[in-house]
Amino acid sequence: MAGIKDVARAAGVGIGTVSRVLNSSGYVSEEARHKVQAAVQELNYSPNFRAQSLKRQHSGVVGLFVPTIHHPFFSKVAQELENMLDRSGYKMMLVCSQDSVEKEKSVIHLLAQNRMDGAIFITHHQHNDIMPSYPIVTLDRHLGKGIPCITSDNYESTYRAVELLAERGCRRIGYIGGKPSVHSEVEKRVAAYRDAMKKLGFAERCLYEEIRHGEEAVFAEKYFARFPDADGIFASGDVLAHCICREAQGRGIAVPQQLKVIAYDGIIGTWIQRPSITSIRQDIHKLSEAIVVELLKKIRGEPFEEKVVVPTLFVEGETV
Amino acid sequence: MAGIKDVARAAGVGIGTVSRVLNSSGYVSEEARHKVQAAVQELNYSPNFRAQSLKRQHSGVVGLFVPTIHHPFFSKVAQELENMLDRSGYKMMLVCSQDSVEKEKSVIHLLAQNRMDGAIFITHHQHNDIMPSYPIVTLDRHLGKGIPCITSDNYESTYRAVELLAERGCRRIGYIGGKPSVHSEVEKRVAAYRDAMKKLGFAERCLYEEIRHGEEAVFAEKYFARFPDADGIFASGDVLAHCICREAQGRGIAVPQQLKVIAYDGIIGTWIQRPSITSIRQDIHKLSEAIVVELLKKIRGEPFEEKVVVPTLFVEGETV
DNA sequence: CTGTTAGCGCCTTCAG
DNA sequence: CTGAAGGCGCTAACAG
Repeated sequence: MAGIKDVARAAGVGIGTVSRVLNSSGYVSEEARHKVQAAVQELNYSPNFRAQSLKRQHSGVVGLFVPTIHHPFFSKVAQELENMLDRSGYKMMLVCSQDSVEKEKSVIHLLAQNRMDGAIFITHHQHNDIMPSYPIVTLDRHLGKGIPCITSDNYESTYRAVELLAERGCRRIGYIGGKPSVHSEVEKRVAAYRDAMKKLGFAERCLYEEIRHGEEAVFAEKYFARFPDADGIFASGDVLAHCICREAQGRGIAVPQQLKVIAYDGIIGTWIQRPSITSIRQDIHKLSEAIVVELLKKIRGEPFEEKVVVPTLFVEGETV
Repeated sequence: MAGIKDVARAAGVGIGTVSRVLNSSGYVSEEARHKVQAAVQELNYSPNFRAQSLKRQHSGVVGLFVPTIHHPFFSKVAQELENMLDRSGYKMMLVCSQDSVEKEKSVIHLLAQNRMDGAIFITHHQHNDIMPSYPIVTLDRHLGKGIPCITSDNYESTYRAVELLAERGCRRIGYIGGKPSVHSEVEKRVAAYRDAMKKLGFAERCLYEEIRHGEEAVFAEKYFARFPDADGIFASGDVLAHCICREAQGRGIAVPQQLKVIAYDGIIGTWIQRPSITSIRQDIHKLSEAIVVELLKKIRGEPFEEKVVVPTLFVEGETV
């Protein structure tokens, strides 16, 4: 494995010159430049990243912390983020915290050890030991003052979705969603539902409890057991909406004739292309863009936004 | 940010002793050990990973290269791999090559630059510049001699699936699947289909062309346009199977009465928990385990298996 | 058992 | 414009 010294020797110059050519910094004569480039080719040399990062004090790596990557929403976000980061010259380290608090907490060690230059947080737990100075940005979660939070306009979108269900004739409108165990923008969905129901003068049919990824089907069953007469449901997520539709089908409830469903997220539709579940689609492209923009500002020590709200898009499907 | 020197000074010992305590290597007196531990606590010190990895010549990072992470199969694989790697003390760098050959090729640079200790390859393109000595392992893809390939028993499973469709009364059995642009174990699925059809004496109804992720729905439409009379379909992947079912529904074809469907992969079922599509489930846990085991052997320079075949599991659903 | 020393491979002043 | 030298923070070998 060739090092910079080998290149210098082969080119008949000093290592300083080689470094200058490689980083196009400082003054180098045309002749020296060519000799160096030839030697680099010759030896098939590429600079050792470990040494570079020790010297430069940054590694060009950003950590992404998600509860699980095997999920339509998180995997879509990861996909977008990886692309954006790549374009900004960063690599992405993926950590699936799998609801393990310990693994989530490792973000602090990883940052302290300089294994990453910054981190993006999409998690479920509370963290009180995150200092505002850490280069961290979150999606939906409030980790504290000084930690930027990027989110969709949860409240407005949900409010309008509930109104829409009412306009389409629903009177027994329900809400199903997981309750975050940490202060999160997602709470605004249930708040909007409740406000809208109050405004409409309807009785709530709300199932809002902590659940784990993978338990959506059971949760949907539970919903029908508790509120068998719902004629419209707002589901806080694609998977839940999917399970609700399946469960309805199993119970012989026709969608959308007897039961209308609107989902938040609207991501699964991007696989099967013909979106079937009417949904409020989060603009994951814009969300990811904002996340990366604010994170890079934070890493560079520039002023940043504490909160960015991205509009959603209403996608007409076949369940309303 | 405290360094090892600060700790040494605070503990009143030399940096060598600190290093020995931290790495529990060599002999250290109890007294010195305690003093160092106290100083570490005091200064909230953690060793700089960049310096460690320069010195140790490895970074504890493994790259995972997938076409896209927003996909039920790949995201499930990534999930399992991240867990296994974590348990082995490795972090996972995710690269979504998005069908971009350039991004896939970057594996070689990243390896040469020592940004990763090894790589896992799940990709679509041909690569002739991969040396057998590179610490790379693939899922399904043959990259050449010396590069371990982990895969399911594609041939056997597919053969049995086609036989099953025949047993259940299908006579016009079809195959739909993307054609890999690189020599891959996935080719054995279509080979098994063809052999089984020959054995059964049935005419083929096979759509086997290169497709990109995201185009599955269009591909399914194309299938029905070409073979509208199929009464049994083997789909090489969950998303395709899903699209086939939707398309059938749109055309008023009853599943499973008029059309039976079996999918390879069987991963989507793990979200909605009640698996609805009958499928040949790949044992992603075992696949991932084998991948990590062989990769670590390769990284450590130990002897390894060139090929590992993992059995699949038949999952009875509602489409047969 | 312990402190000191010599690099790991590179970047960056600093004289020349 | 260029080469030599110092140091990023840590580990491992060495002499005590």
